Amino acid sequence: MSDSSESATIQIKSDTWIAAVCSAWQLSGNRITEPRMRVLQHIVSYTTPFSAEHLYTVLQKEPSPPGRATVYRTLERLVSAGWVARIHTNGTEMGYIASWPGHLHHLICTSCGQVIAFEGCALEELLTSLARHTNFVIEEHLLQIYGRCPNCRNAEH
Amino acid sequence: MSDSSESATIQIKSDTWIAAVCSAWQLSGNRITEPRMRVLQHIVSYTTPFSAEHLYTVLQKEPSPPGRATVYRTLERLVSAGWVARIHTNGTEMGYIASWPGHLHHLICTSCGQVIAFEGCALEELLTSLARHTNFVIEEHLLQIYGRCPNCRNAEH
DNA sequence: GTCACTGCAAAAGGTTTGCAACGGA
DNA sequence: TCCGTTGCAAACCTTTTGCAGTGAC
Repeated sequence: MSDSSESATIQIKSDTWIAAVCSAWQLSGNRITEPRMRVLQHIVSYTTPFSAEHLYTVLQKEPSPPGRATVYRTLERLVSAGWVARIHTNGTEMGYIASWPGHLHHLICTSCGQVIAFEGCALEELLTSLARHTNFVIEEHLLQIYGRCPNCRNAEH
Repeated sequence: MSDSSESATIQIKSDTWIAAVCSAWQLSGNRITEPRMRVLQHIVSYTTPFSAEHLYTVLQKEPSPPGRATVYRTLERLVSAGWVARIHTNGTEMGYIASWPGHLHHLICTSCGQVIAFEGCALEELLTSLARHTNFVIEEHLLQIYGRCPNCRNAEH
């Protein structure tokens, strides 16, 4: 098997992720506030994609919860910088999951929702071929893979 | 270059597409109705992704237009059977474009929205590698490629 | 004649926005 | 102090739903 098709999975460690986000925020002039920290802490606690509205609802159960606008605006900011990835599902609602900036893709369990991030998508030849045939200049791509994780398959039997 | 990375682009011919959809509908027991035909005719007229609401709005400008529910339900039916593809954008709204049933992907111009469908995504090795590393059983994948078409690049200069 | 389909209108959901008050740096 | 951020509430937008009437086969 060629190196280009190897996949390296990426783990998200809660403390490291929060520290990295805060560090990046400070560098870019964003302020670290109480409401934002609450949002960050909840985002890393999810192991499966969550909706913005669900995140908001869960946060309301705690004392002095952030408002809806803050939750949405913070999420938007994180997505833009790559700290949170959007997961596209069949339904209307958009899914979110903690991630790292850079070129990552996601493998999603269609049963339990577990998400595994990986880098390396081996699309170079396809992109080259497409560019040649269509005369497009390729800028980026969206790749999400769906399957069933070991736990869910075992649970079936 | 290996065969697996070659890409074959797919064209949608209006008459052929409408005839094919009607034929498939009749085979599966769906009725061919006036409102549905209006929707089909408008769908093939789009060369770039359209939203459900936009399609509905445009249809309202004609005599005896179909209702909103009919537009949404017809679109849903077409997506399920693969005659229309969903295009995921950064925004909230979902994009739709005429397609063919089967394993197709789309190359989208980020400037004008032009969509080129192609088959063959050369992901076999990646999927095999991922399956081995994660123990997932891969079921399907979402791949959309974004770039700039020749026309838009020429227009820049 | 039957039953899938349609249109209407309302409801449901999710997301965005305006603005005055607040509070990190 | 300054200006980015917050919370509230309403607006906005897209999609779904219930139901009585319609029409394709």
